[in-house]
Amino acid sequence: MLSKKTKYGIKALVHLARQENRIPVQISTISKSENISQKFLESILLTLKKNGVLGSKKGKGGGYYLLKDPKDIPMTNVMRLLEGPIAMVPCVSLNFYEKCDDCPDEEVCAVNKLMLKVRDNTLEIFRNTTLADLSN
Amino acid sequence: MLSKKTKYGIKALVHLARQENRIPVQISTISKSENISQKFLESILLTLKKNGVLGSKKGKGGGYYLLKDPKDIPMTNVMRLLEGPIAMVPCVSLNFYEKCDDCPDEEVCAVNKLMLKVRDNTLEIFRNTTLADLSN
DNA sequence: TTTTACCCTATCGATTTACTAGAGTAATGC
DNA sequence: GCATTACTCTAGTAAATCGATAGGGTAAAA
Repeated sequence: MLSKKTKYGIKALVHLARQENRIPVQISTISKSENISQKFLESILLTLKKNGVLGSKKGKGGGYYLLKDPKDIPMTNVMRLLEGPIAMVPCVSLNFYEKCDDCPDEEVCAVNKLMLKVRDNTLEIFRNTTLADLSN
Repeated sequence: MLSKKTKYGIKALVHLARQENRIPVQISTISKSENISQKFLESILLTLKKNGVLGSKKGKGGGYYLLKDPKDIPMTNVMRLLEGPIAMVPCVSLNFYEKCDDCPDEEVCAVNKLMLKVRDNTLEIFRNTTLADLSN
């Protein structure tokens, strides 16, 4: 299940991508427009900023804005930041790999085999979908 | 993240599918061989039985066995029983559809658009993968 | 009639999730 | 300067879920 954190994060990013210009958008504006708890959204935008997706401007007329062109922001990037691993099990994860402690041999593990296929496919989608694709 | 329930369930099913004949296999046997808590496994096999995937035989020489040929058991079936919805958000789920209460219009929702693609792809994999495919 | 092994209910600690509270700090415009 | 605005950060918390455990009940086979 997709977490609300990721869901809200994507919605906020799309909101910013749909903005005509690069003028900073206040948290409260996004919060109201997308029906997201302001404080919760605050923490989400903060992690997006810390990881180089967003920039922010303080003071009057401040807010958050995209640092890159929406077409240069693949969803793999966003998903990994907000949701974490794309794989459904750590033993098939590229960026968050972990060995299963109960599994003697990954080579013959059916779960591994199945989830590897799913990960490859999902990854492909996230790689080939940018923020721009979602903003039309 | 895939739940242990599903993970264990798949492993148990594969164990049964790899069995030469259709002789019932005891829970304790599967439990030891696959490193799964016996009591936990018990509840998993029970739901698989209740939903027509497994049969059971009581008393001495009893145990669980597959009711169908492994090649006739698609993973969609197994996944929905154990893991629940295949979609990452309820608003793109086929069997567990639910409207998002915060989303005014699914047609323009970026999350919906993205997760629909993921679901279609994942579903395709689960549909085209049977227990037999995982048991080789 | 005893043993085996499935069947069922209840509980529980740990973790995660979604969110809230509240104080602090930097920048902007007047 | 200085008040205002709006981002920054730390904690905490209610609720839900997960993974597992405990323990007794019951059906069927030998």
